[in-house]
Amino acid sequence: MDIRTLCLGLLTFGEATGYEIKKAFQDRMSMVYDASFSSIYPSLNRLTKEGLVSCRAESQSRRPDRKVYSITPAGREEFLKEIHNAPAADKFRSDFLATLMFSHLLQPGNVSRLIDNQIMDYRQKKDELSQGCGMKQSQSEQFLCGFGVTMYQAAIEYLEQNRHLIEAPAPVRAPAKQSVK
Amino acid sequence: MDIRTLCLGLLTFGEATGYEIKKAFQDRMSMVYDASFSSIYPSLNRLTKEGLVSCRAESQSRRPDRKVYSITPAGREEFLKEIHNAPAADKFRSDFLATLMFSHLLQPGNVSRLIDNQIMDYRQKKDELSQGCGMKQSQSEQFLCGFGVTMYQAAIEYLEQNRHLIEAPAPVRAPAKQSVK
DNA sequence: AGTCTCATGTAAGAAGTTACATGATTGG
DNA sequence: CCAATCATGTAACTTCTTACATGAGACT
Repeated sequence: MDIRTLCLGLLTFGEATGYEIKKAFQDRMSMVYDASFSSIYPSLNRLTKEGLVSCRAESQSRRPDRKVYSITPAGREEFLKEIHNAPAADKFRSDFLATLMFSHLLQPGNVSRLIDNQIMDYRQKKDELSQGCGMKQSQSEQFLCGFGVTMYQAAIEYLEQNRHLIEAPAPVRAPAKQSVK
Repeated sequence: MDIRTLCLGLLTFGEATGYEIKKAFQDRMSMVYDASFSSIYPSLNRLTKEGLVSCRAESQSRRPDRKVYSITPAGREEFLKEIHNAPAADKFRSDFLATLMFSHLLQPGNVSRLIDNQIMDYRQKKDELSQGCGMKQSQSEQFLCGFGVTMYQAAIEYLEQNRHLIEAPAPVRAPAKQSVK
């Protein structure tokens, strides 16, 4: 799902400006998606051209016009079609885990520090999410929030319980020579 | 970490062709990263130009030259520098969860089907990973593999235990009007 | 007879990012 | 007085993907 579609989706909750949509991305979608102004504003312009949203400009003194976007019936239909498609597979990218793949090139102390930091990061993100969770209005948002908290918790526990596997490499009598294959 | 850097990293395990690197991505990195030939081949060419890898071409009859790449001392140094940087934050993208954010636009049956499918997907990926886990040679790989299995398991359990929250919306006396904010 | 593995690459395009451009108002 | 919030946008660039181009040998 691209940002254009997600903007359209956010507008099903009510009209909003680009600025507000950016906030919505941060407040309610940050767990699964994020977007910068530079993708949001062009998306909204394109959606307007396509007739999927309409735009009402409120002129303000000494500030750019406040452009309030609303979804049109055509937009609603388009978005409904979109969410009835089978969702694309989840994508997970982790530089942390990628780095650990090469822990044979790091000194034990560095591996430990890396893991410590990652656990702290996960903990912090989990806490932020937990806090936000309570304030969420809709069930879906609480559900998503809970999902995130659960995943962070699982990651933290796994790291804590298994870090010894890569921190103190078990002495091996006949060390297997590694190759790319 | 971009694909170019990851190619460099994979070459620390030993020399390899572009084709073999692609397989290495699939076999050992698929959980955290993936790459197509169209990013691997240009990356290797660029690394060669930069002097970070060297290339030995073996001509074969009726087949493109087999180009075997090895990391150079300069390449090793560059990669070491890279993995000593603090890793970028994990990125998680989920069309599934994004779709659930809009479950108010779906019929209950569709929500259920969506979740059923996602659980099946997660289960399958978890099983594939588990199977591969045993055959992994290095500790780091087993560690990564275990991480993946743990995360899939946590996701499955969360979905099973909390799906009712969005499948059967609790009847609300005064339904809160939603907005983007 | 058909599919999988081996083997390398280019071209075109999608999708997003960072940096740049501008500037008032509000709260600490 | 400094930072955050409000408010919109463009230009250049990065990075990766899909589709195209080519084709033999091995296995089922």
